[in-house]
Amino acid sequence: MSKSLLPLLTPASPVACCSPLAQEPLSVEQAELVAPLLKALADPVRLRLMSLVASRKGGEACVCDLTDAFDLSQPTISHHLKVLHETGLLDREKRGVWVYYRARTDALAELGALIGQP
Amino acid sequence: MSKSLLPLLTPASPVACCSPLAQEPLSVEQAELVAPLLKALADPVRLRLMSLVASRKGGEACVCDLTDAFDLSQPTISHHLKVLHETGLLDREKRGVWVYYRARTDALAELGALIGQP
DNA sequence: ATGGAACATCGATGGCTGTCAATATAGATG
DNA sequence: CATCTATATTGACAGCCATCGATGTTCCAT
Repeated sequence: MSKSLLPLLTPASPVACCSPLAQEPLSVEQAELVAPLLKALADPVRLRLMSLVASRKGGEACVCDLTDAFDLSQPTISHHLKVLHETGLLDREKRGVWVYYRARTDALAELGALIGQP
Repeated sequence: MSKSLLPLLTPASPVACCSPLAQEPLSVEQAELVAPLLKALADPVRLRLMSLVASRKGGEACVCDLTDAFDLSQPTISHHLKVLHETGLLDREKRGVWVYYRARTDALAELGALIGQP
């Protein structure tokens, strides 16, 4: 399996060719490292938030762009964004009054590759 | 995005070439369909269970093979296997006294592709 | 400075979930 | 039938989590 695991991608990681999940049993440490990332994504609102940010032209979106897409309070959206940010799936940058979030596509790619690739 | 989504894979689905997550915003329905699958995987024990089964030679394992790998009670392992089975990530087959679980690699592949592919 | 706008934090609450011990079921074996 | 073995189900409990309203913080404009 790739040694890096999302938080710190190695520049040229010796990526395995097939789903690491099926290649060899995941170690306890690996499982406890990956599970929180999946848990962060395992919510319909956060999934849509990630997708909204990632699919945005320019790859980033401010909170005001996101809040309108949901029938939820602003604190709730802020909470979900915090979860995604703290797990390393979203980058955050403050510009003036606005806060812009950017998807960590590298992290998503690594996660996706770990789950399964064709 | 692929129209099928795990439960019923279309034989020749017109798979999108790049991470659907970043391609266009996930719909509410899609998000609510995918999130439970991620939630099922978003637990260290279940992640290891999936990996143990998937990496097994022959692609299947009986419960007795799995229980030993954890410091958990048999009902707890049984519970986790049930969760994975009910979400469609594990197939189940009873043979005599033993129950064999088999990983749905097609489902894993679709999930992985949706999260992100290189 | 004063006010307002964008976003975050706090505290509370109802619901979900991982775990266990106890018990049930079902198949094999004597 | 009686018993043992493999697995599932049940009921209970503690801890986590999504959500909200209220409030705080930071920055811009007037």
